[in-house]
Amino acid sequence: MTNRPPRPRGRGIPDATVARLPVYLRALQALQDRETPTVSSEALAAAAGVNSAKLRKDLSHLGSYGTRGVGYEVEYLVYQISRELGLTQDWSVAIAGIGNLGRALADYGGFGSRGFRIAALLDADPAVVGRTVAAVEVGHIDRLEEIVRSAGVSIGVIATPAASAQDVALRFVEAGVTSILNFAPVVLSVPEGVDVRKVDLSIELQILAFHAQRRADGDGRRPVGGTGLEPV
Amino acid sequence: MTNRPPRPRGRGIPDATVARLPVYLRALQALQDRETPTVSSEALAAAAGVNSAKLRKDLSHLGSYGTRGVGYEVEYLVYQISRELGLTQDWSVAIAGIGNLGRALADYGGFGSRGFRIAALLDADPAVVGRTVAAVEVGHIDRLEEIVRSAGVSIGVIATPAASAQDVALRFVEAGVTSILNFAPVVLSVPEGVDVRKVDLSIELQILAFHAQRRADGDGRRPVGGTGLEPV
DNA sequence: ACGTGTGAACACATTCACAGCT
DNA sequence: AGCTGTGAATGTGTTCACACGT
Repeated sequence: MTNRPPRPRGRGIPDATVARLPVYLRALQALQDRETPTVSSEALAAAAGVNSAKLRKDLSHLGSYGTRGVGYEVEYLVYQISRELGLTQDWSVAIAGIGNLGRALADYGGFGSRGFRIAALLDADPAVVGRTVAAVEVGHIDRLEEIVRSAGVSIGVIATPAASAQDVALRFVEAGVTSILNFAPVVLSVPEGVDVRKVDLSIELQILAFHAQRRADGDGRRPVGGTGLEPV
Repeated sequence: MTNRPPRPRGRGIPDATVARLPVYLRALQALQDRETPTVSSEALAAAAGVNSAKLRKDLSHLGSYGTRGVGYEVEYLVYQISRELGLTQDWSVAIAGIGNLGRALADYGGFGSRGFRIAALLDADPAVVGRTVAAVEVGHIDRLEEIVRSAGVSIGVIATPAASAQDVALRFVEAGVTSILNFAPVVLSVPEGVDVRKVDLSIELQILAFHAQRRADGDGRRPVGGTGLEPV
């Protein structure tokens, strides 16, 4: 009773597919750089680390963009996936919290090969405000609403300490932001209609620890030798 | 044909559940700090941002740790989840790539409230090697195997540029690491039996962009006003 | 009376296997 | 002959709703 109602999946692309499209896109762009004109589902799937049936099913949700007996035209598929993901338009991003993490995000130029523009950086620390990071001047977080509005920000990234994250989230929403990427280790509460994604280092480590423990104990299985290299 | 065979789920905890246990754990630790002795599935679920049926089903996979009519004893549940996740033992972590991101990870002391220890930091840049970050001296990546082995590292974190990530991954594996957390935007190939998890900023942004675009165009739905605050 | 634990129903995702197009 | 696109089968995850223990 605490989360969003089951969205009626009206002719939409499955979430699991959406989550993989960026991976396919990146693999395709690598092929593009090597001037490969076409690619089979088998080859593209290998590059993306999935199996080919899944890849074909995923792509089939976008339309019928392959040619039987041949494969997919790389350039065309790049365009179709980009369009589907909304990367043919530009998205303005604001990052709140310019510590090491915020700086890493700001400097990470390869924002999925364009589509995203850093429009604002925000911090509360007077020692950081006024500095220039990745060619953008850091503004004071007190002016968040004003800065976010005037820069037309549509995606807010939260890289602040946990204690400030909820507050910053609500202020982003207040300023009209409806997409939030949260790196702070807290569960954010936001109004309906706001999309929040979470990235959490310590959760990932804990999941790894669980599997590592599994491998080590219990059923007597030891890490198997491994015959070759397999994408994961 | 390119990925791991379907693991026979022999009396194991579902992956989806494992991924949520750390969230429950964090919520429980917050309750512990406030000295709350017991909690209902309803209340804990709200704090974790899931619904209560899911929470109960998740916890039921660990055992029968609640009391009907009452709820769960916070302390006891913290212990059980910690044990299940393997956090009652210590895990040594090595971080390769001490740029802004690597530094952010190293400085992020709150590694899920203990359980993880930074045992080694590695970089290729002579300007960084020898420096001390988070009380650990940065070693040269050329000595990875040696350092990783002698420090007994069991989890490797890759925060290098994309170009070096695959190489570093194989050297981690070579040195006996079987759990890898990858922040570089590449699909890693590793031998069977090695567990890789990926965290990818630009993929998250692209997923947000997809949903933002959905909201904006097509079916005419505009971002709804939102009646109240709902965890996400 | 209350809240957990769970079977049954449902929803979503993956994989198989092959018909159909080039 | 080769490879896509997709129904059907299977596997996984979520939600419902209520029996059961305290």
